[in-house]
Amino acid sequence: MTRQNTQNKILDAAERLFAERGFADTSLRLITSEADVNLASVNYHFGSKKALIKAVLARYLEQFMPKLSEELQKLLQAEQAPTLHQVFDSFVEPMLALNNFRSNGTNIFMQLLGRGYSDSQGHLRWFMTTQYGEVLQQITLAVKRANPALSASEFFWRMHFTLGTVVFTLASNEALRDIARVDFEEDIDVEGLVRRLVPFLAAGVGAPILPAFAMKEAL
Amino acid sequence: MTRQNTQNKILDAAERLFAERGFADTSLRLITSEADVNLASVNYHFGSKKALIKAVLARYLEQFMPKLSEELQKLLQAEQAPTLHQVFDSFVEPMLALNNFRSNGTNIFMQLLGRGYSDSQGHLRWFMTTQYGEVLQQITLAVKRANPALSASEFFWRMHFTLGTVVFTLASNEALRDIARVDFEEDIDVEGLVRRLVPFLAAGVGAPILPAFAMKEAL
DNA sequence: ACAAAATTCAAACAGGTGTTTCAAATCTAT
DNA sequence: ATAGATTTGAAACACCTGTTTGAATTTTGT
Repeated sequence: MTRQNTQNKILDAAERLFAERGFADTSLRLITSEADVNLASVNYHFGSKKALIKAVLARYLEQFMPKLSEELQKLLQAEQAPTLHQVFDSFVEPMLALNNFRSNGTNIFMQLLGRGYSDSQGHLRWFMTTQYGEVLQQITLAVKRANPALSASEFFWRMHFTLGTVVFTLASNEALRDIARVDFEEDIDVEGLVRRLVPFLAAGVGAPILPAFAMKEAL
Repeated sequence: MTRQNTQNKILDAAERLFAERGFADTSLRLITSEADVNLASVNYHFGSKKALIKAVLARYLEQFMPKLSEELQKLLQAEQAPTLHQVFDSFVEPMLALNNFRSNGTNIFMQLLGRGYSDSQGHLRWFMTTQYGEVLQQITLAVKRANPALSASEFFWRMHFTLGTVVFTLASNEALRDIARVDFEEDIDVEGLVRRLVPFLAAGVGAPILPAFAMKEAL
C-alpha cells in the first residue's frame, strides 16, 4: 500500500509543477522534495523523467479522451451535418468535467496540454498518434462534414492554426487571466475562457478561402 | 574591425541555432563552436546569454517594426475604417521583406518570434512593451476600428487567441511544412503560410459574440 | 516469527550549463 | 617602434541535471 502512496505523491506533485513551470524547468529534485519522497523513487517507480511525464499526461487523457469521443460520436451519428460551432463545442464539456476528477483539474490539464505541445515536442504528439488515433479521426471527420468546402491542404493548415490557438491560450491561461483581472477587472474563469475560444475557432476554420489559393488547388 | 567580425559571427550563428532549437536548448558552447570563436567571447561582447538573445531579436525587430508601423499608419489615416482582413494583411509585407535583409530572414524571424514567446517567457514581451509600445497601440486602434463591436474584454481575448495562432504556427512552421510536403505533396512556401493565416485570423476576430457573453458585458 | 521480496535512503556519478579568471596575443594610437 | 588598450584563449569555477548504486529498512507471504 506504500507503493501507491509514493507513486501518487509523485504524480500529484509532478502534475502541479509541470503545469506551473513546464517539463524542462521542473527538476526531479524539486518534484521529490515537494512530494516528500526520496529522489531515487521516481526512477524506481517510473523508470525515467520522460516516463513520468507520460504518466502524468496519461492520467488526464484517460479521463478526457473517452468523453470527447462520445460527444463527437453523437454529432457524427446525427443525420444532418454538424456546424463548426457544434464540433468545437463538443470539447467543452469533457474539458470542464476534469474539475470533478481532480480539484482545479481543468486548469491543470489545460496547462499540461499547452506545455506538452510547445515544450520538448513529442510527448503529447506520441499519445495522439499512437493511443488516440481514432479520436483524431473522429475530429477530422466532424470538421470535414461541418465544412466540406475545405480542400485537404486548407483543412490541414486550419486545423493547425486551431491547435496553435488552443495550445497557446491554454498554456498561458493563468497569466492571461491575471492580466485581464487587473486591466479591466474582469475575473474570468476557465469555463469562460474555453467557451470564448469556440466562436473564434469556428469562424476561423469556416472562413472563406482566398481566391488565390482556391485557384492553386484547381490546377 | 575584428570586434564587429566576432560579434557578427556570434549573432549569425546564434540566430540560426536559436531558430532551430530554441533559446534554452542552445548552449553557448554550441554557438561559439559553430561561430568559430572562443567561448568567453559571448560574455565579453554581450555580457550574458540573456543579452545575446535580446541582441538577436533586436536586429530583426529594428527591421520589421518600422515597416509594420508604416503600413498600419496608412490604414489609420484613411477616411473609412479598415477591414480586419486589411489590418492583418499589413503584417505580411514587412514580414516578407525580411528575406531581403537576410537570406531566409522571414523564416528565421518567424521561428525566433515563436520561440521568443513560448520559451522562457519575457524576452519578446519586454521588447513589445518597452521598445515598441506605440506600434502595439497602432495595432489596437486599427483592430478596434475594423471591429468596433468588440468590448474591451472580448478584444483582449481575441487578440491573444490571434497571438497564439501566429506564435504557434510560426514556431513550428518548418515542421508543419514538412508534414504538408509528404502528406499531400504540397510544397508551401513561407509566403503561402503567412497569407493563409490572414483570413483565418480576420474571421476569428470578427466572429459574432456569444449572447451569453454579450449579456455579461451589459451588466 | 521468519525468510524473501519490495521499497526507501544517502551518496556518488557522469555530464552538462553559464560565467569568471588571467595570461597571451593582437590591434591602435602616439 | 613602443606603450597602452582591446580582444582572444585555455582553463577552471560553481552549480545544476537525470541516473545509478548498494546498504538499510519496511512490507509481504508463509
